[in-house]
Amino acid sequence: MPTQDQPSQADQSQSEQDWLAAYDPRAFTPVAVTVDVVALTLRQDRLHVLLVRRAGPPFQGCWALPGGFVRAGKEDLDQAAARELAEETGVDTAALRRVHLEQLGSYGAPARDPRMHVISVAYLAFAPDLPDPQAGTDAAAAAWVPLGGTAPAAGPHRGGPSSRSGPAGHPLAFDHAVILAEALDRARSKLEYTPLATAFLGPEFTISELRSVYEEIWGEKLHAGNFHRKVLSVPGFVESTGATATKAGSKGGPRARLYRTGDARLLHPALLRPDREESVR
Amino acid sequence: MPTQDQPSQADQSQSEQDWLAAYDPRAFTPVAVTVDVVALTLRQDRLHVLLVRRAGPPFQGCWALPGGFVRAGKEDLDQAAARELAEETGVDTAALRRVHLEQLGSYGAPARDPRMHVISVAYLAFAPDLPDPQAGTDAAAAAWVPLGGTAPAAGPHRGGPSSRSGPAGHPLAFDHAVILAEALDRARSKLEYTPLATAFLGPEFTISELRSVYEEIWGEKLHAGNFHRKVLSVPGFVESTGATATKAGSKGGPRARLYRTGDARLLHPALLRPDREESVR
DNA sequence: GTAATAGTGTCTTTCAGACAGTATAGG
DNA sequence: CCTATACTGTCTGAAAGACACTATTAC
Repeated sequence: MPTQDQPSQADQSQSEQDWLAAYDPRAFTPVAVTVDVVALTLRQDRLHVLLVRRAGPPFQGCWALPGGFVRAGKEDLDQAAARELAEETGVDTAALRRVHLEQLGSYGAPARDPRMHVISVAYLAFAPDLPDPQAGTDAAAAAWVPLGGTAPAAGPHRGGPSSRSGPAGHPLAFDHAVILAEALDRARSKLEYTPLATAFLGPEFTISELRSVYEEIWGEKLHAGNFHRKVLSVPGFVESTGATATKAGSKGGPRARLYRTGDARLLHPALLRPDREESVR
Repeated sequence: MPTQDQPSQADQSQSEQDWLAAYDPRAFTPVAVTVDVVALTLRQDRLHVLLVRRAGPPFQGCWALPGGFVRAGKEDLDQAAARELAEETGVDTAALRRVHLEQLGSYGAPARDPRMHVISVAYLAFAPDLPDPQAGTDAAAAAWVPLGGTAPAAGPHRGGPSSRSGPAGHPLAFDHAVILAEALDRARSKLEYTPLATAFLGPEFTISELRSVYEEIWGEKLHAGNFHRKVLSVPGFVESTGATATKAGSKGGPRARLYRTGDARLLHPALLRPDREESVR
């Protein structure tokens, strides 16, 4: 790999080897690296995020994003994120296959962790409705916690996990509230130009179910008729299975046709959000 | 595992303090964190990237992205990126003010650095035409190296820095070629929905100059008339200075009006790239 | 029956892109 | 003169959003 032409090939290889042999990794002030995962799912048409309750300090007892230290020398960042997601929640690797996982960004303020300088690489996951998680080794509890859409959902004084958590209740550990907020922004944006909304659904779904994904994550009602036509007009977004749902909705209506995810990776043209005025300026 | 989710408030603070006092950061296998900056600029209407030639191993003599280790406990990631950009290139902090800097992503394959597991947080910078850089302490040389737009520019066998470099010549150190490629993708995309193309220009510019930024980074000619109308129609993209360029182009034509950057942070509606077919599927 | 939904047709407005046309500068 | 450019006007087609309408199901 070190193809060189400046010093002679042999010279440079040799000196590089010498240097590597004398290299001491512990000479550097230590920095730790963690991965934290913002895993989103829909349960009963409500957006939920996966949180764990920290078993040990710092922030013991606080709710936090699932995550942990990267195993130095042993894994990629993507692998670490997948491992943490599996470990801390009991989601097995088969179910992980149906989960979309992508890097969100890195957070490295020196004081974000009281122990030492910890740099966290955040990941964003879109999951179909998964079983209730199992708490892993670092967590006293793990649960899908509802996010308030536009309006907070859970009351502030119940015993369950939805109270005292970040989204509807008390703040999250570290800077996880910031990470969660940026994850939600990213998620809302991803729905515009990718078909990832289908990652929240099962292998077969109706256009109405797909629409309710958009409505819950964007936090606004969409026009059913126009949405329907738009989805079918974007090449590769969904493809028909030919089948029809066995039951209609609880309020009646015709049985909807079923679709599965198409082969497009980008929506073209995109499915833009309704105008949020002159939002950011 | 130290369970517990209902110690009293005082208990918890106390045990957390004890734990912190006994905490030994060196217990972890060391991981290093670097920041690497993909700094882009336009010189004579050609896209250039800032590269340094590595003074020491590994990859001694190779061209690489400017960057370096994060100073543990002393700086944020953004600060580290700005510092490295300034240090390794002699760009002073005043000039840095006119540079757009944003996080691109993190790269952490265990073997990407032969020394140890090094996780690199990559940054993307858009700069106006800056003076030739000064090599910093870690670099034997630093230079703005032309990128081939769509077609590579520099011949492979000249003495200057543009040969034997990554973009037009030999591969870059580490996985920097991958980082550079993703940076260019991001840059092309950023021009669509943000006004950051103006970050490549001086405080006052003509619509034609702005168009040439788009053309060089997107690698395709744009329709002058339609581009002109589009830019002026997007609210907050540019605002008129009232002034007119003192000279016309070298090939004649009327003197163009001058504009400065507007106050929009997002272009709405966006300035979409001409159809690249069904690109990614 | 009523009410709510699935899916389609149509109209208006907006916008991108193609093209033409006028005025202004350099050679 | 000729040519290239700055900028504007106009047309066409694509697409979004509003609205209306039919057909089908749960209750």
